Amino acid sequence: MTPIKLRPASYMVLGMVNLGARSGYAIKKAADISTAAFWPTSLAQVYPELERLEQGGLLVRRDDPQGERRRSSYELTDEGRAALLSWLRSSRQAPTQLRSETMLRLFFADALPRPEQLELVGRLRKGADRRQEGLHEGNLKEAVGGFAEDDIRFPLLVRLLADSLFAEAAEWMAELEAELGRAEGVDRTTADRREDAGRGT
Amino acid sequence: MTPIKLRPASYMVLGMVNLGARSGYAIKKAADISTAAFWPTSLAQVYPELERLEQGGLLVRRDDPQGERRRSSYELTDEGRAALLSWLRSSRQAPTQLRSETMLRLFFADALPRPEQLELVGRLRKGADRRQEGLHEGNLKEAVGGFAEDDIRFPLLVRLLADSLFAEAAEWMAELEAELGRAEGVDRTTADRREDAGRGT
DNA sequence: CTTGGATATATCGACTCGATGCATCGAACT
DNA sequence: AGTTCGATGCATCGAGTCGATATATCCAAG
Repeated sequence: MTPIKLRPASYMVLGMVNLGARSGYAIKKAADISTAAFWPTSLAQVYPELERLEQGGLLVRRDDPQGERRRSSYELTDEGRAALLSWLRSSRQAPTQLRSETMLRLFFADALPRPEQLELVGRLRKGADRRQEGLHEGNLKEAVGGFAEDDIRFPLLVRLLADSLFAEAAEWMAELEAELGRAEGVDRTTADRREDAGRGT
Repeated sequence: MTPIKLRPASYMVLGMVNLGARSGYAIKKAADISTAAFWPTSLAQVYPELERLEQGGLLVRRDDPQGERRRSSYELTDEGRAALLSWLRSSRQAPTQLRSETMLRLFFADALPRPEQLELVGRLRKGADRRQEGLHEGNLKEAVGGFAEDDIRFPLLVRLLADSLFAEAAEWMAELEAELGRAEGVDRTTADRREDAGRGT
């Protein structure tokens, strides 16, 4: 019952337990196929967090061994549920952050000679396309157990949002590639003209 | 000249030095107004990284005090430039990662009663709009010193990409808000009809 | 002539991640 | 029946990262 500080990771654990994930392992598994794209999680976070939340009285733990293998099964307390709702209702706006080596490379692309810039953009675009394909793996319903269809509208919606963001990035890259290709063509023509200038025509 | 392992953060430093940022402070400042949105950087990274890169022979340091205040001024060696180019030319694709408490909240929004879901989406949308406005501060050219306009095409392009991603997110949220609003209306109508069913018409 | 913000470097504690270790379970294969 | 292999389940280490802060000088504004 010690009062504890709740971080976003705490709410992710509370939320997953609320969705029906009982064990630390199940939480991590559910996160990997659902929130990983916008909220990565590691086991080294989940287990200590579960302990903290139990100490804070937001979760109750009970032993739930599978045969010889011990297992802890967690459920929300009333306080836990209240904390989750309070977080959802709060108006705080933590800044969304991105970490993209792809964009970093693009940012410094001026260091390359022009023709290679085009190649780089092409490679990055292909990567963006491939990312999108890999996005639709796993099924949250199977991972966290049965609940009414109506109660998981938002996970599906958020997946659509993530999709549309990656799609936007891929599309943007494709447009850039096309534009640079055209510009290169123009440049080459200009260069040709310059070369030609000496010899007439 | 000890061979060192180069991480993405190393290339970010090399790239910034290449663009003309001489001191650690200048690198951090340039990063804050340019790469921060997709590659956040802290001073606690920059200074050790500069030392590492100098030890590896990719940078040369010289004392460049301003009056009484000491300052280190860095420049790329040939190896440094080669390493930067080699990174840009490489085909490796480090996965882009996102960390968004906003999307996490949206993901768990089913825990709220329906009317409050709509409120949450509204709050998050307003946050997305505000984020976009704050994106255009600072001027890279002033931060890293003079160079030809043609040599900084990509920083501007990447800013456009970041803009379009945030815009896409904001637009998506706005659409969702509108749709949920309509659905709420429809649900109420449906409920009314059900209530009406018993009393004929 | 003092106050405060920018320049410049450095470091601490707290937090986080990927990797790995350990152990059990169950299904599939031999 | 025995074996292998991947999934389940928990735990921890080292390496890396971040925000905050400390120190000190510079300069412009008041």
